[in-house]
Amino acid sequence: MTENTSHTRPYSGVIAHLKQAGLRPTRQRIALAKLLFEGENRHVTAEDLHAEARAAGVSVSLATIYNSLHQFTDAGIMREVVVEAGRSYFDTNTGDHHHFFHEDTGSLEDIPTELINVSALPAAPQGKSVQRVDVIVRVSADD
Amino acid sequence: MTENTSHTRPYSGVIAHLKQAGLRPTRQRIALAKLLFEGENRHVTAEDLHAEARAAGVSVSLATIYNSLHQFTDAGIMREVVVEAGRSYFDTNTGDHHHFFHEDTGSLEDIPTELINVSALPAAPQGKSVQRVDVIVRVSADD
DNA sequence: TCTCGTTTCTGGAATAATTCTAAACTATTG
DNA sequence: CAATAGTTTAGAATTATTCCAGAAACGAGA
Repeated sequence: MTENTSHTRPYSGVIAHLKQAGLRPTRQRIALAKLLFEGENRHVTAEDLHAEARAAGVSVSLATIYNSLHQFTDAGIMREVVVEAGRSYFDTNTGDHHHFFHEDTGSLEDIPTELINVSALPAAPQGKSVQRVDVIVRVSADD
Repeated sequence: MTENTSHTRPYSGVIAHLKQAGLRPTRQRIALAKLLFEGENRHVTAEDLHAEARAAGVSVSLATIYNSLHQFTDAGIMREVVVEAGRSYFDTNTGDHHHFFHEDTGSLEDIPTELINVSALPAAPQGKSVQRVDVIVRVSADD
């Protein structure tokens, strides 16, 4: 689409990602996006990401972390996963998939859609449509 | 099991339910159990139940509502359902089943297990065992 | 039925996660 | 480079929930 012009350093990938999402590539969004999208899929809470940013020497307020996670989610480049009361996880994998939730560690692990067969869904009540089907497999250490 | 003796009015069912769960049948637990277990399966939040109790003329503190819901859950006569960040639902149906979550109204609706076929679950990571599999079908008004 | 040891309840303070707000700041565009 | 619109931020405010310590209620035994 847009080409790399003159003096601006070639998009670091992340910047393109943000622009496509309609988000101004600010210092903090770029830093967060790098942490989130460069590498494997991630499942983070706001606090997680905040700590990670600090650790990486990036100064970003917690409010901005929340704003960014929601903006990324609204833009469709992340999605929110709710597995524990009082805590939201944000997932960089927006494709169709499910999760293992490790109750002891509080961590999430993807399960590819193909591995789980959800069928015969009852029709959504009339006038309603299905937004998403979440499957959460809760696991914990053997007793 | 226990028989109805003399002067104590026959167990109102709810009392037996509580005793079996190992919970002393106090005024507030009896009232809450009646609201919860006499009738159809229910999905309530602590606030919901608190309001309902008040409406029924029963005076119970919010702290007790929380305590009771957790005790009922620990005793296995209710279960907790997490579908929205920052809000816990408690379900009187402890059998195997799933849920529709109506995003507009914030209400839950049971889906009998038979209607959903979850198969080919990947083995739980070693040393771990599956506690539960939750399927949440999120629906909302057509766009 | 009275008494006592325990469990339970309660209001209010405390905590935790998240959102709001208004002011300061920074991309972007001309 | 200036103007404007979008962003960030610290801190206050909210919301849901838990904690606490004293008061009240339960139930076993005399």
